[in-house]
Amino acid sequence: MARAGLTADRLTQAAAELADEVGFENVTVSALARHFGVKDASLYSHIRNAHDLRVRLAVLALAELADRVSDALAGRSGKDALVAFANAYRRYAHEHPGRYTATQMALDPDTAATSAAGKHAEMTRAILRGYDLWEPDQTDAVRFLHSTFHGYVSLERAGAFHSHPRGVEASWLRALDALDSLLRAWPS
Amino acid sequence: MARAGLTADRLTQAAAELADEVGFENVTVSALARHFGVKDASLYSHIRNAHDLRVRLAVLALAELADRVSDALAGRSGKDALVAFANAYRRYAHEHPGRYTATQMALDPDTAATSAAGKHAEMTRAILRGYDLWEPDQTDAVRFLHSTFHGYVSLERAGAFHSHPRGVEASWLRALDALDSLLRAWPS
DNA sequence: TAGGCTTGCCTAGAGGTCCTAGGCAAATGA
DNA sequence: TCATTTGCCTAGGACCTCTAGGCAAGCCTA
Repeated sequence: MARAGLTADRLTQAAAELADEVGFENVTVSALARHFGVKDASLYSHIRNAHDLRVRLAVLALAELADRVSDALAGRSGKDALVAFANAYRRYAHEHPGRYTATQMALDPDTAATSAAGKHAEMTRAILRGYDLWEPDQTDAVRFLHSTFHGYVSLERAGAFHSHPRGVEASWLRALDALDSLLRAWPS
Repeated sequence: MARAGLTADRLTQAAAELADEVGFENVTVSALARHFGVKDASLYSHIRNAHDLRVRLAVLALAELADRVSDALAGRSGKDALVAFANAYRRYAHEHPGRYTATQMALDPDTAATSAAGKHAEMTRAILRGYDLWEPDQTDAVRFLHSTFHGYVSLERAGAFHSHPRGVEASWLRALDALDSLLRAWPS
């Protein structure tokens, strides 16, 4: 029998695709094994357990998201940067729902430090260079921005905005306007 | 043998307590059956399946949260109302993490309409009475508020704010100030 | 190129969760 | 009191997780 050539990285990559297809919570060791035409026991020499697999997936997604956002941010500042960041963030969540869900996993502090999780805050901070904000307002604003982006995207995906006819797109644009004017006049 | 006296409501209530103890994702039919000293098959005459159980839990949590928030809102307006709403929302999430997670479940439109999910938007709208906002700005603002509250609370719980020493409490208060001033001068 | 070593995927199997079908006994009420 | 309903049971299948141990493919070294 030819070997399937599994590695932790290939498994993680396949898990990411699987997540987007069937949802993060359905990313299972057996499903992944089926995908490679392999017995599920075979995966346990590459990943420790199902949780480990999901953590790897989360780390992958965080890195991808950070890349996207970082690209979007390049060469922009002020409201331009804010809008580019926000749209890149939201687009990633829509294009890769399973991966995006993965980014919300609670990682242990060690993994979080190693992963791109910290890069997010750093990049959000980069947006603020176009505004006149200094510590500790900067941290407060970073948390505010992150909260609003994540909150909007996750409520949108959960269908929380379907009850009202007002377009989700229009509200999003207004939210970005609101954030911009808020950052311009951050209450101190 | 004496009967355990199970009903869908008792199961849902117990599931809610279980969720807060062990996390929403660990609310399982078998765990619930163990809690009542009963075989898991016995629960299936009261609930359709595991998903049905979680939906009932979500509906319960949505109703509880709506009650809390509604109480907090009583007799207040303007920033007072905003702060009371936000704090009640956040407190519920902290006191009942499992239930709060349940409120984020994607409910089918039918269930969502019947449940208290719609009541949230309505109550958030009540906050805005103290501010000078009319449609469609009102809907945009409701979505914005909801996003920020949910985003903040869920990132906080996921540990996303631990990387920085700045107090989570302080940032929260500043976020409320920011929302207040944003609503006062909602960009149109 | 023959031997040994490492490593990848295997089989076997235990334990957990979800759920259905069908049975018996407790509660209800005529 | 006896029939009906209702509640919890046993049995069992399907799927997921994970461990232990085995065999053979591919890699080294001589």
